[in-house]
Amino acid sequence: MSAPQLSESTEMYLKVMAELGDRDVAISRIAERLSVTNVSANEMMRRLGEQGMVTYTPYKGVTLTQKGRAAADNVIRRQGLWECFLYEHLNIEWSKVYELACLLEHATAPEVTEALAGFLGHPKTSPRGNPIPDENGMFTPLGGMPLSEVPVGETVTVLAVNATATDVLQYLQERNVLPGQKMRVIEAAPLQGPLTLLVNEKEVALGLSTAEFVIVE
Amino acid sequence: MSAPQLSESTEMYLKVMAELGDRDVAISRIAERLSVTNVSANEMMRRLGEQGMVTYTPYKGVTLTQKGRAAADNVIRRQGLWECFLYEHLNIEWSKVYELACLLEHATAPEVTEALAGFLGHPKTSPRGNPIPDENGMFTPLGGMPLSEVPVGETVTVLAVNATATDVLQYLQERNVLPGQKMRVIEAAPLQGPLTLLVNEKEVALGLSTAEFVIVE
DNA sequence: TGAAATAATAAGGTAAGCCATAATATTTAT
DNA sequence: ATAAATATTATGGCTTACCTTATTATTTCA
Repeated sequence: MSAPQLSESTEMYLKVMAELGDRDVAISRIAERLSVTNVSANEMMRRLGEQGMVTYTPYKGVTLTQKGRAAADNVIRRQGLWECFLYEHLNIEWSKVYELACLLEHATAPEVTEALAGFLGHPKTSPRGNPIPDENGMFTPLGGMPLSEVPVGETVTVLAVNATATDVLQYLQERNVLPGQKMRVIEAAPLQGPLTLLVNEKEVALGLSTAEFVIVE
Repeated sequence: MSAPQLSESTEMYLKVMAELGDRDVAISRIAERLSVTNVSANEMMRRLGEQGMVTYTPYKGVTLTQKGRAAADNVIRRQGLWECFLYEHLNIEWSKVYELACLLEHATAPEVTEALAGFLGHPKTSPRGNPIPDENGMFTPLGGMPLSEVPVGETVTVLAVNATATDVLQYLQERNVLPGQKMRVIEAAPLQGPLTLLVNEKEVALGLSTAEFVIVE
């Protein structure tokens, strides 16, 4: 039942896979999100395959096994709890919370995780709107859809922000693209171009790859 | 002014040196406390010497430079703050707090350190009774003396416990050898043998090497 | 003053996680 | 169907922080 102590690196790979959706994730996307080369990510996937954390079909992508999923959820739980603590109790800026929580999550013993959950009142979502798995790995899936798939003209409400890069989060924060915020898609530039949104009566431009990580409605 | 990001390993070496007293610390004691071989500790000391963190005189021991002292104080600050948080807010057992805080300290960004200090009300001492340096590295030195140097018959009060091994801390906790506790040294066995204490009317045996890390009066 | 104990150094090795470059395989899209 | 784009694998290398097993210095103490 307990975690056999995974390395920080392993935990990051697992978490990123879960964040990118758990089936057939392209290794190149993982590599990109972790800022490592494809070769390094490939190598790690092979190793995670050997450890039974993922199933890996060359050219198809990589999928978390049950074991891998459980490990990832555990990391995501620690991440979410620290995000809550940093945001609500230490008053750290929304855009910085992800990165700072990420540092802490790998250094958090099970005992601390559970005590922290109790201290926080067992929160169900992080400040970014993402569900926090409970101690058994259970959580209510988010639903909704990526903002990138919303047709022009629709008005939607942000459910969660799945972006992780601090500069992207800062961009979103400054423009009020935050959980709970209503907005309308007023234009989608051709050829995978950026979206234009109306947020609080202000226009906001958002690249498609960023909009993919804004979950709405 | 900011920390050039030291490795976890480097931080541990610096912290241990500060804990063992900051002049002419024998490398073998450092190695022992970190559970590494003398050869490894030696190698690391050479590297820390090159980085200007310590001055190292072969056969004499190792001494923190100003730079090294500042870095060590910074680590000790993070350590102490997390100890307070875990003990006072998460209600984690006294004997486990050191080890768990130690994990977190290396993953704590300056911004988090300062916000945590504010949240805790800028505590001056850790649950183990040790001073917590402020953001400028200032703190009131502890004073007192090791219990190992107290003459038989004296009654003293525990100021701080400098031990770090969880099993040792648990032994002390179970026998009430805790900051604030009064006790009398009723016997000192010959040949560097153990002390016998009277704590709350109960007899407690304590090895000399443990008593060295109990600071009293 | 030696011998014993302790400390330091030299040499060679391991493991994890990265990197780059080059070769090969598979998809995809024209 | 084939070229271009994308993925994968093979090599060889790097760094940090450990390890073990000698060998050599230095202290300390009888």
